[in-house]
Amino acid sequence: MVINFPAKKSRNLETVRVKILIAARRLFGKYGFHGTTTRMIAREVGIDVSTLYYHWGEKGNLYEAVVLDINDDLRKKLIDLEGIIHGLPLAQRMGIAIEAITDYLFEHPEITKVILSRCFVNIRHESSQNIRVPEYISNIAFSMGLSGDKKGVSVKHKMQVLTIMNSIYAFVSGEEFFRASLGIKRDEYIALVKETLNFILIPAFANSMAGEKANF
Amino acid sequence: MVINFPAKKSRNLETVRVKILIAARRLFGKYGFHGTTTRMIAREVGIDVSTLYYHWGEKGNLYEAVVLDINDDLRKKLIDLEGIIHGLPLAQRMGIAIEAITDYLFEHPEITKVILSRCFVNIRHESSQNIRVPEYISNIAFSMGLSGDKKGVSVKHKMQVLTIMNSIYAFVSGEEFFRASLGIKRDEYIALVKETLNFILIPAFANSMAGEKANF
DNA sequence: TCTTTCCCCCATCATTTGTTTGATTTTCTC
DNA sequence: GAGAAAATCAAACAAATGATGGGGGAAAGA
Repeated sequence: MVINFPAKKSRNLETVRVKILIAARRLFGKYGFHGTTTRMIAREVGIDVSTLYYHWGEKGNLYEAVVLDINDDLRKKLIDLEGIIHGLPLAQRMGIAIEAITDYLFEHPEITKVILSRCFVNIRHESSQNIRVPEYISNIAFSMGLSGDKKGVSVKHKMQVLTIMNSIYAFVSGEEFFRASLGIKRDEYIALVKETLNFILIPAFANSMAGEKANF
Repeated sequence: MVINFPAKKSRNLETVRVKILIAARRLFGKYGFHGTTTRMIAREVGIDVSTLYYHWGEKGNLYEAVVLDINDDLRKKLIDLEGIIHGLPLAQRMGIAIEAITDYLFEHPEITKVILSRCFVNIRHESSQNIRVPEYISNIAFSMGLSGDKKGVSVKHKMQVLTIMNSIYAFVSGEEFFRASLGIKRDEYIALVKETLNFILIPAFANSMAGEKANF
């Protein structure tokens, strides 16, 4: 729980620190927190393990940094997306959003892997797990038009967004596993994921305006 | 990779061996493979760690046993379920199945946790990961009436079943995380999960017979 | 140029972790 | 109850792992 990392240099000489962060993201995503050793990360970057500690301190520190970094990336991506789908009808908005988010996450599968392993797998010596669904869940609900109020998104709508996001996360994180099982190639798989998500997720919201209250 | 475990005693004196399996299931589910140590498991059972090795050999062996055991439980449960929903119309079948599976898994969250952590998180020294989606995915597709043929279930339908199962798994495995974020109690959460799953999953299949071909 | 700061590595340490060995106790069989 | 078999534990080991301290070199500031 030490909090002493060197000040940013603001040059591109920051590279080592960032390289560590990137390698850590990939490895924590692939093997989980306990499955990743500081030496593995250091080896991937090509530095000594003590250099890693110099830059980031405790392993848990680095892990937290990875999580924050990922949430940040995702938040930015979603803001971009919001600009694109703004104003479109709900079903169309959903379709575009699913397509865009899916593409993005398939390009950066470490993101979903870290998120899921953080949500589902506990860490020993349970630290101050700042457990919380990132605020962007509410933002998504708002962007999608499920909720008219950005702050006061109802639990019900948050759950709906979670369902959508979880479905995408699962297919991205489980790509290796599912593809090996189904025996298909990457692009086939990605196309199939989109197709399936559209088939399953869209209809529920398609007639949302009319059916919302009737459905519950 | 040693394969010498003692023969079954067929008495209820098998308890220690089984106790280990149960504790291992819980802990592997909670902390993942690398996050769980053999000593943690032994301590939970109240035995020495060497006794654990006497009964199960390598840690990876025990883990594989847990996975097999879980798949077996799930398979049995799904066979039960099939008897109940057989012959009902599709949407109704889906509704009952979701309700039943959700209830069952919320009672045994270690099941989903182990499955997800196995699908999504790699293990170092990647052993002979007999990667495969268990055959029950096809069985579910058949029971649901998505496919008329138990053996030759299409990839598309398998994907649909995976979507459903993944959604349930995610909400069960992520209960602690999501509930803490949403600030609701367990029974509220479970009810909300069912409600949301029904809202999102059912409509896609509701008019499936008519819309199947038109949708793609 | 001299000094200070920053960055990095070598060597090392204390624990933890997977696993085994050998002795001891418990249970079963006759 | 004697002897065989099975189950358990205490102790130990090697390797892996999280973490640190000191030294050396490059760069920056004086």
